[in-house]
Amino acid sequence: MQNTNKNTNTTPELLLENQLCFTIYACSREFTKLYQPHLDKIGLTYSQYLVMLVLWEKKQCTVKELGEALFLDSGTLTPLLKRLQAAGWILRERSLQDERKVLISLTEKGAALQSEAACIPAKMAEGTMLSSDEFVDLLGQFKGLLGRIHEANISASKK
Amino acid sequence: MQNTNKNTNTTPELLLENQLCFTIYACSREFTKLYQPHLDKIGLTYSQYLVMLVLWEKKQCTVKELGEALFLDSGTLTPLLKRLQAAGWILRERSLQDERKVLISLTEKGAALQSEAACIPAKMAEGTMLSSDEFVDLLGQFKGLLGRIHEANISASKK
DNA sequence: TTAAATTATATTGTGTGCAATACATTATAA
DNA sequence: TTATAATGTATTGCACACAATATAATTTAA
Repeated sequence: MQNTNKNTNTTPELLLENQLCFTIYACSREFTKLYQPHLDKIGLTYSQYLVMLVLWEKKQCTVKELGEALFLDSGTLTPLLKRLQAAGWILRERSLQDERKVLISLTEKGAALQSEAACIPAKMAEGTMLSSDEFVDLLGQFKGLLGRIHEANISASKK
Repeated sequence: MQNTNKNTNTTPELLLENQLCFTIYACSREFTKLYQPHLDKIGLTYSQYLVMLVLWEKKQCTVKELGEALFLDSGTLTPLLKRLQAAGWILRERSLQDERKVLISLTEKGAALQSEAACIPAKMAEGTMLSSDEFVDLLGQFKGLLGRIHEANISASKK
């Protein structure tokens, strides 16, 4: 990408417009903003919606498994899960086999919420105006990037 | 993308693995994590680093201009800028022409910090192991997507 | 079969991120 | 010129995000 900035005092590597990370960061927040009006209707925040996506798939899992799926730690998940419990969407129960583990499962009400969320992906596709092919292509590329960065973080944490 | 999930109770649109937004969201947080050890050395958080990138380019701007560049609102920027001021990197002054505006500029110390940050982009390139071509390609794709979503949000807010 | 290491979750503190609101200033129009 | 609207920033409240720490349970190894 050509650097079209007039400023010659800053190296191109430090120009905001050349930051891949910033573009992704801004993209993520703008995407969340696009979801919000639809999530408001069913009473979920974006992070809560992600947790529910996992639970609609798996029915039951531990906090640790949720964290691995969503790349979130327990310090983020614990209060979030307590709010989902208070709203009546999920149950939190200690495992009888291993009392360190907290098992998360759906309530009837939480399972039923899936049908109300079913229309959201179509609304998002409409908003972004991506064709199916473009969507699949972008998803594949971003997953590849996510894998690389995740690996880089794992190897960095081992030092 | 082929849906390889065994679960047949969930529509593919609601599977976590098929969420473009989640992939970007996770990507963004993993990227921030990759920056952190390097930013720790110069005493900046990731968001503060982004503000400094803008100031190293523009030398002076208003809070509103910063928000437009970074897609952040004043509710996020004001406390962040106060911390940068407390650390001695920047100055915050009311405009004499229009007293609603707050002008942000670098201190000597803040300007000097740029040379310490200069090595960070290379460290990130090393961590992600992206070739120059791949980097440029991804940046272009993300910028295109960001533009689309930002437009979608603007038109949604007009309703 | 204890002691030590590992594992899993909770708690605390700092720093965003943003909607809603408030407030002051400037611009516009009747 | 005086309402009125628009603009720009600050404040408040809620929800993450994560590092550091604490606590408890399990595993392992001596």
